[in-house]
Parts: sequence; C-alpha cells; structure tokens
Amino acid sequence: MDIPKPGAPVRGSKSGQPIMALLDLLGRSWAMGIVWHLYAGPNTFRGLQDYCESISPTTLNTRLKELRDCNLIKRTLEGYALTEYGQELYELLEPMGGWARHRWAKSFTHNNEKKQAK
Amino acid sequence: MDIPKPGAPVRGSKSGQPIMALLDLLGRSWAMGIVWHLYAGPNTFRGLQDYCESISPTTLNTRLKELRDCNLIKRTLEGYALTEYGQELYELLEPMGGWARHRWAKSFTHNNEKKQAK
DNA sequence: GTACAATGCTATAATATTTGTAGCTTTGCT
DNA sequence: AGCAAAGCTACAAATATTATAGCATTGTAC
Repeated sequence: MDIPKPGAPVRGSKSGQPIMALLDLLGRSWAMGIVWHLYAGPNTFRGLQDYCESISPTTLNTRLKELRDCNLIKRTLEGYALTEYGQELYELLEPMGGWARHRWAKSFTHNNEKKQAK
Repeated sequence: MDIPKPGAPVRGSKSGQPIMALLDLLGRSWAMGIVWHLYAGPNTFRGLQDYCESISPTTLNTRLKELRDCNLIKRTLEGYALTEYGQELYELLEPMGGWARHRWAKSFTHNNEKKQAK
C-alpha cells in the first residue's frame, strides 16, 4: 500500500489533507503502538518485536519503513528512535493514555445497568 | 477479530491496559476517520460511506459496531453520532489536525535537501 | 581467526481483513 | 401501488498480517 503523505491522496481522501494522511498512516496495525513505545527510548528491531507481542517481522519492517519515510522515526546507534516530529506526535497522543484509563475504561462498567438493551 | 476493550487482552498487549485497547481499536481502518467526521454532526450509513470514499459497507458496518460497543458512537434519529465519550476522544484527536498541517506537512519539503541519502 | 550469539532483516505459505459489487428489506413519501 | 433512500447482508477477489524458517552481518570471546 502507498505510504500516506500530506499532499497526496490517501485512503479515504483524494484531497491530500495532512490530517487524512496522518490518520491513514496511524490507522495501520501497530503504527501508534510503535510510536507509543519508542517514547520510552530507542529500541532495536527485536526489542520492538518483543514489545509488540504478535507482530510479524514483515509487518514490523513495513511499518518502520513507513514511519521513517514519514519522518516520525529514525535509526540511531541505539536502534530505532522517535524523531523530533515523532516526539511531538507522541505528545499529542499522550493524553489519550489518561483519558482511556480514567474516563473511557469507566464507561464500560456502568453501562451495564444503564443500557442493557443492545 | 475481537473488539478491544479496556481490561481485556488486545493485539499486542496481554495486560489489558486501556490505552492499548484504545490504540488497537483506533488502529483499524477508518476508525479514526469515522470519529473525525462525525464531529461535524450526525450522519447516515450512506453518508459515511460517501465520506469514506473507498470503504466497503462490510467494513463500515463492522467498524460502526465496534465503535458502538466501545461507547464512542451511538445511533440517533439523525443517524450515527458521537457519544459523550466520542466527543471527548475527538477533542483529543483534534490537535493532530493543526499539527499535521502546520508542522508535519512541512517536514516533507525541507528534508529533500537535508537527507537525500536513503 | 573461528566459534557463538545477537541483530536486522527476507522468503514463503497460511490466515485475516478489506474491498467491490449486487441486492434484499424496511421506511417514508407521492 | 410505485419509487427512492437508508441500512444493511452475501460473497468472491484483492490486500494485509501472521507465523515460521532462515540468511547475512556485526561484535565479542576464546
């Protein structure tokens, strides 16, 4: 599949709007997980493979290429690492952690009483 | 595939951490696009199909079910709409729009001079 | 300098997801 | 009754992902 970049048509949007390219890029398996994990520090290919418990090397490699082509990660002597842009993206993603834990997760328990009907 | 919910093991994480469930859920094709689009207001199944230019009805329906099961969207008389949680999630996603446009998109043009080497 | 382990992959076949297309069913006009 | 729109389902084809094996390179340790 084509690597989604701003300015080019992507899945679901011929307009080339950057946000659409970004959503396409991040909406691929493991893409956000890799960014999320690399915030902890650079990691090797095998290290990422262990972290993403069930990713195949094929997919990991594809995803790493895409993220590199899109300037979010780079290779360093210590392994793959976030670029400046990757860091910024992580910072945008980061609030989702707290929200998921403190707000979203709660929505599952009470709803059992409120909306039994499917 | 299983619908990723906080507390249950998901793709890439046996821990059941809410953020991992969320990243799994949103890392499926069109999931973020649907949330992004519904912020503009409720929309019908066919309306969403038109918006997501190349989504198949099968996938759209699957995704809608998942998002509903995860309390992010609901059905209303005007069509599918964001829930309170969906709105909150949109608000977390929203800053990515500006960042993609004003920061990320720029990273593609200058790099041509800086890093010619693959 | 040669074993050995670790890393970064590639190859290949099996499985899962997504698309593309057709069309059925229900609802609401007219 | 006829027609159009909405919300799907069915199913085959195309694409993405996994699982497993293994190769090539690099860096110690003898």
